[in-house]
Amino acid sequence: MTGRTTVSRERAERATLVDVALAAQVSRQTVSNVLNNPGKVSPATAAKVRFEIDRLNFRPNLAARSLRQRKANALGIELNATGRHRLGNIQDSFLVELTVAAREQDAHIITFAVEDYLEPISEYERLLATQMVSGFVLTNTRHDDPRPAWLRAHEVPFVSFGQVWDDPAFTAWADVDGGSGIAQGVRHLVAQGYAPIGYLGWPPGSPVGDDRRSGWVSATTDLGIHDPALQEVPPQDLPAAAAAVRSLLERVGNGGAIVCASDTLAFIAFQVMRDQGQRPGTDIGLIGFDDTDFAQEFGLTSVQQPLAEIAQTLLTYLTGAESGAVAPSRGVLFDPAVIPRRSTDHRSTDRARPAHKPVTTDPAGSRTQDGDSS
Amino acid sequence: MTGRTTVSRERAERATLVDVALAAQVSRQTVSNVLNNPGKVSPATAAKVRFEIDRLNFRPNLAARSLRQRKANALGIELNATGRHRLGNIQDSFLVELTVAAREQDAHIITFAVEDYLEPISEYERLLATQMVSGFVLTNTRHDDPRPAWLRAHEVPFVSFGQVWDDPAFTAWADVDGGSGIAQGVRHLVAQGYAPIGYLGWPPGSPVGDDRRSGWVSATTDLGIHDPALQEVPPQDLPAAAAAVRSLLERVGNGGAIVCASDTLAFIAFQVMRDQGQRPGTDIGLIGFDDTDFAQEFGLTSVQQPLAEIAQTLLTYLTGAESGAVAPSRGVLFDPAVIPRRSTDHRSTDRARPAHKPVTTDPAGSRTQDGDSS
DNA sequence: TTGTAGGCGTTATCAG
DNA sequence: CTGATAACGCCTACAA
Repeated sequence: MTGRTTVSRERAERATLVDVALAAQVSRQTVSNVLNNPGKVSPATAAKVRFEIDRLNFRPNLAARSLRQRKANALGIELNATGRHRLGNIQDSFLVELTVAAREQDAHIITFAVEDYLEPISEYERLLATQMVSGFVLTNTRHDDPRPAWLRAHEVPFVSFGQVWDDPAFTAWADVDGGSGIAQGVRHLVAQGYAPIGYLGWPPGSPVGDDRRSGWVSATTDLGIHDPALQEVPPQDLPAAAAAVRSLLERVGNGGAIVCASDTLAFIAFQVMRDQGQRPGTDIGLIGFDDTDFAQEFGLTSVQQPLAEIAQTLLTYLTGAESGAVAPSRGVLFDPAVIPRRSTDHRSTDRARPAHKPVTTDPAGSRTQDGDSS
Repeated sequence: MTGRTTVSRERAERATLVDVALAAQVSRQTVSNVLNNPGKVSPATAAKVRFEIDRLNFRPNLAARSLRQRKANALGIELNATGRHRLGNIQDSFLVELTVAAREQDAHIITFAVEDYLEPISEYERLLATQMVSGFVLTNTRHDDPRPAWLRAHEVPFVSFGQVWDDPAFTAWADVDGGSGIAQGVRHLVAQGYAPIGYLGWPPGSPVGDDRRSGWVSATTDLGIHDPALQEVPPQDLPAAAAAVRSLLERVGNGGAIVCASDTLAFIAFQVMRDQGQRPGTDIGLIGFDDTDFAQEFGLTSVQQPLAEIAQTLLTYLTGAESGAVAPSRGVLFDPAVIPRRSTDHRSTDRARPAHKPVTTDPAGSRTQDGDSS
């Protein structure tokens, strides 16, 4: 019995490792082994210990474990606080998937924000120094991103959702193959009978945008239907974008379709079409990217990123690093999937009519319940 | 010198309290006091200690502190993993604000998800038992919510974004005054010259929905322009909603306006209007609720919730509870604000035209930077 | 296979 | 106001 006898145990204190050891009539070491080194203890005693663990509802104190092991059991993720959430920003869904994946690896996710977007390191350093986290999950990586270099220099474990551009030697990243997603969209449209297929994207220069556009180029070229004139890459300005869309719609014409680099762009097209009395799907096919809520709500076919898979993969790198498993020899690109909806349904009237069957069917909705559509 | 001499300090270890004490030639206790009990130490030594703290870049190990104090320095927040994010769900923005507010109180936010929506307690219990968190921030409270009662019974600190319905004695919650928000919307529309003012909402029965509808009733009644016939509360079904909207638009007529219980509903109206060749703003005014990205993007006037303020207030309850400050005698309702955009601008053509001046101005955009509009 | 001893870095208690 | 002593609960040697 330790000095605990002096401290009166008031209401509902938690059982500790010692309590379990006492109850199971073994040393506290054995209990620890049952948890961390199963195999180093005989099945008989292990069973006895487990029984007591359950009976006493013992849970290892993670603060103590963290202190002893000199490493936290949590990962940090920087939230983009530099603006309200932007359309199609899948960061939020990713966070959910990351949280779920972390749970499976007995890790936790700690959110944080940096004050100065250009000087994020101090916050990373603080979290590490205080032993709140043992590593990080990066998102929104960019060119001249100071984070990867700093983390590597300090031997901090981290992974990245999004390619780490400046450091080819770093391979623990995963990203979505945007080009493939757009290409799938093109093929889906062609299979649905639309032609020709135009492209609506962003101005050249951004890696993501260029990647997506390349998917349109390659897919249409493969199919022998490439026409360089059928694209628009307007600046970030609604009126200008709307004008570009109007022009593109005209060139594509009824029976044709447009793949867009984002749901936002697709919705601009959506609006413009309705202005002109054209029916998305019926008259002209339309595909967005990111499968946002709005796409689901309004029947826009969209390209969906496999966020759960990505989150799981990334965390495997992070926790597996200890167990010998290391990151792959190069970053991984995940294939997104086209979620078909009314906007690529030729026969759809896209009008108020009861959704008979697959019209509103949504594969992603399988996890949905609850009804507050706020 | 402790037994540390036996352990060779390899690369870049962090300075500990002892290191600082040694350097400042005081006891480690004094260093601890400088941090936690300022005032119990003389200014002279305090300065000396602080100097060494800075010089050695000392940061208290939070795991050790947590262990010693038997309380974590983090709060848990349950993410809704029961479906992809829904339109207008402001949970994500709230999380960002919460993270920022927590930073100011030297706390951290830990996300988690529950496997079974109806049986969430076990996860709350686990987080508490492992001392990962010392309290919780509840969201999406509902009737027959098992969480508040359980947390109270176990004397776990928690606050709630959203009223806790089942327990009038619990007052540490904050919510948005939806009725006031809608009422403000009505007054804004009237001030802009629109009449009459219709309402588009959800079927009766939900507290949030009923609250918002009441704002329309009271505001129009106050202004002497109430007409019970000018409302629609369609079910959650796009075609049905569209039909209802068409009917409502007809009754309201050109020059009138509609306040909506959500941006989603507003967008349905948006679409229907364009189908019929009506211009939002120019012909009929339109206001949404939640100020989502889409509202910002497409010029929809919307009611914005003061999430930052709410997050700060809630965390004050939680951390202030120790310092004597307790929750108020009753929950707090925050007033949202109308963010005017083109959809309530009579003179707007809502057409492709260069955004001369305030057309795209967005108060919320002041914190925006970066340009990936994905 | 099991038990013993010690310390991770911090703060609380109590004596000077 | 300062300094010594004792835990917080766990894990990692090492010895039996």
